[in-house]
Amino acid sequence: MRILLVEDELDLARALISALERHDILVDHVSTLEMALEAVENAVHSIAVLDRKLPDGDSLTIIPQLRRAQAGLPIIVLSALGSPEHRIEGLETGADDYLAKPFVVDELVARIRALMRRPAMIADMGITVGKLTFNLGDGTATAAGEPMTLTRREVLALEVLVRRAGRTVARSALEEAVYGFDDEIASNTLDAHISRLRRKLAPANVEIHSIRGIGYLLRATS
Amino acid sequence: MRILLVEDELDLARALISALERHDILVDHVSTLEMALEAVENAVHSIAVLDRKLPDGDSLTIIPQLRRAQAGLPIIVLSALGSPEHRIEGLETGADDYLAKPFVVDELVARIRALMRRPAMIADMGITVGKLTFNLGDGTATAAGEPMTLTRREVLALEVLVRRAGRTVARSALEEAVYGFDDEIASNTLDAHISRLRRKLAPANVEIHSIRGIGYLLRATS
DNA sequence: TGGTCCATATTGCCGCAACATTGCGAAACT
DNA sequence: AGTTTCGCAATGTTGCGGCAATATGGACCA
Repeated sequence: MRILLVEDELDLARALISALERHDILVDHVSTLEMALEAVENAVHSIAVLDRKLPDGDSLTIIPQLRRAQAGLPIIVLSALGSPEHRIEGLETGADDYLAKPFVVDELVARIRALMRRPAMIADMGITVGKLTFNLGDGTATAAGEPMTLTRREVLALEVLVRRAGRTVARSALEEAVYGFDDEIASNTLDAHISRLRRKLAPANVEIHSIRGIGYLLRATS
Repeated sequence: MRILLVEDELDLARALISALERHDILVDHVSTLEMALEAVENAVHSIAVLDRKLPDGDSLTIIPQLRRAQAGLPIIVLSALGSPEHRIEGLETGADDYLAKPFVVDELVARIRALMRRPAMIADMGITVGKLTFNLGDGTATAAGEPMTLTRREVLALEVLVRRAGRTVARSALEEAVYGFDDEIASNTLDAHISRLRRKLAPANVEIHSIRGIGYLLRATS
């Protein structure tokens, strides 16, 4: 097993590396967000362990990018910010686990083991469904080669649907994606967006099924 | 999603239940280890949340039994014993997460979500009977490779039947699974659902026997 | 063996809640 | 000011799921 450790305090990093290697866990160590993103490009790591506070920013901000680079990558965040609010923030952002400093090294090992107890990730579905291509980088899309104009809300919704193409997306997940965690929605506005997306997606041979009581599912027209 | 909460402090239990249900998580609540083991027999729950200290013992001791009854059941342990040693002990025993009291309810919700998000868990949890494969992660099923459309009630019933394939499932267990512990049913509606399931399952070489006076049993057609 | 009882099977009906669609007006951007 | 976006609600549509009427079949007893 090879993990990516992103930690800027060198003493702590060294301690962690030697402890982890004593448990037969290989460690690649970098110390900035930028280097972390670069390292993940090769997708060779089974887990990423991020210190939250790094020289070039809060590591929570790059979790989406890490996930985009390697779908399903398990992520553990280490932080001195251990209040429940901080922990929730970390988990909601997509971390699989959040460990407050100070911690005992063996606990980190145990949590890595807990995350690894499951088999590896699912291959990335890609960004093409039917005649639709969706660019995760800038949120643009083309239908059969023709660029399509999408509003902001539509982009947000479509991104989630495309990422999970062929699998159902819970209505609540869509709401979270389109609005914030905070913002609430008090009508069927989401349905309206879906409706308009459907019309725009029709030329791309892509349809959005509704799963009654659950949410929606995007797939190529059969 | 339906979870099993094992907690003997009634005030805390009530608070958790109302918070979880506000997040659309169904909760079945029991207060002893014995009742927990009994509840898991029916294999109805997606996650078990255990208070560590219970009237009839330390809940860590029954984790292996829970796992035996339902392979892959994710388990979260709540405990006032929050030292690193205790946490490690919990994780090593097989808990997927260990949350120290006192905690903010939203953190528990976030951790439940994090556990359910695990893609690997979904891959882990496919069950095959005859030509039927049932995906415990998202409640979808395929018959001989063809995806089948199931209604919500059908999914709930089929999940239990598949989990206990080859063993009889008490009628009462099915009612619990499809409706709540509380909700009652005043007609033969369950039978109707079974009937419709049978028709859908026929192409998958799977049949549902009725065990007169007891319940049902699902198995591959011989 | 034949009859009766009762649990289960099957099917259609239909209310109601979830979802779809569209127009309108307010707000936000240019 | 003009344009676009978006939230909202009114209205239309769909289909789940509860119920009950009727059918089937096994169990038990005489």
